[in-house]
Amino acid sequence: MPELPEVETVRRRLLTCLPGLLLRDVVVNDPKVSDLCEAELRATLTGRRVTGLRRRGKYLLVDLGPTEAPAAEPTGPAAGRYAGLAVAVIHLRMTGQLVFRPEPGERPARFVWRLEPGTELYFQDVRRFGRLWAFEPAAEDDFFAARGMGPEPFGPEFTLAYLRGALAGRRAPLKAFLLDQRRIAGVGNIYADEALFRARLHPLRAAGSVGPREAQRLHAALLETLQAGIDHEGSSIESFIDPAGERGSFQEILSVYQRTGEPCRACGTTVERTVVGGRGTHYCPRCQPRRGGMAPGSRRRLGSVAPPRSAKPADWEAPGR
DNA sequence: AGTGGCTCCTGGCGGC
DNA sequence: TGCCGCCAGGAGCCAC
Repeated sequence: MPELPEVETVRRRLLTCLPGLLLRDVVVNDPKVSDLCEAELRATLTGRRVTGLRRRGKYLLVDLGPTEAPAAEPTGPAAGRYAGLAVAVIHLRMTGQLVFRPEPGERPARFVWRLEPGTELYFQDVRRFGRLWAFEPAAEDDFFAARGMGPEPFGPEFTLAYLRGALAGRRAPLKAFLLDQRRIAGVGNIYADEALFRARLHPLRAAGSVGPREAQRLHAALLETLQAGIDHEGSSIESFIDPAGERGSFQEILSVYQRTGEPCRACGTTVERTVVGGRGTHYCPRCQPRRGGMAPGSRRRLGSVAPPRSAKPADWEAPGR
């Protein structure tokens, strides 16, 4: 399922071929993909050239230049065209894929972008959770503000001090905290589980019980785990493929996610599964002990539970020391 | 305000 | 073999 590393992988791949192309037409096969109807999307987006690709959390943003060609269907009441620039925002949600060539036999794309010269970008999305928005650049801040988007993990705002402040006083489990896009943008189920493993923190620990050194481990683990995901071009679990149809490889080095019943790669203990906030949650009960955190009398030296060294994959490390 | 639960949606899977 | 019911999960929405 596309999280920050998967969306970043899509962005980077599209960056090699989309900018400069003219968006000639938008075809909507599934009206539920957008609050805007096909005519509105055409009026807003077509006749413009792709000028850039950005990412905000798990959202992919396609920047479009000023109109320079007639819209595909410039009639009707919906044809109020912006004079200036436009932004298309895409969220892949669970199964969304942007591909240049649909697989033979695949159901019709939820929407298609016809580009010049001679390219078509298909939005395939089996579970139909993905969404498309379109607006003027001036509306972008409101769009994300309305969603209360938290800081980008790789941005300047996501400091250790920020994380400690965000954790403070929260009774919610760490896992739920990490999935909350208002706290940190872009972390989903896979990378939350993997980051908690790397930080040696139990997913059910109350966020507010995390101590300073633990917060430091979590901060580092989040950045390292997300970066590893980007370096491996995402996790191809379920259905993630990039626009060229390539699969990522991060799933091959997962430590705990969907490894229930298998031995922990660090200590050999059986990986367990529980449900937190309605989400399947995977962890190693030995590497991620459920300690009392700040509770009186429960203070132990952090690091006293360092997992024994054992065989581990070449390009992945045991949870941070 | 913060938190938990429900909803959307479909392919895949287990059980009978 | 075939059918039914359940599950996964991101994020918006609602209730407490």
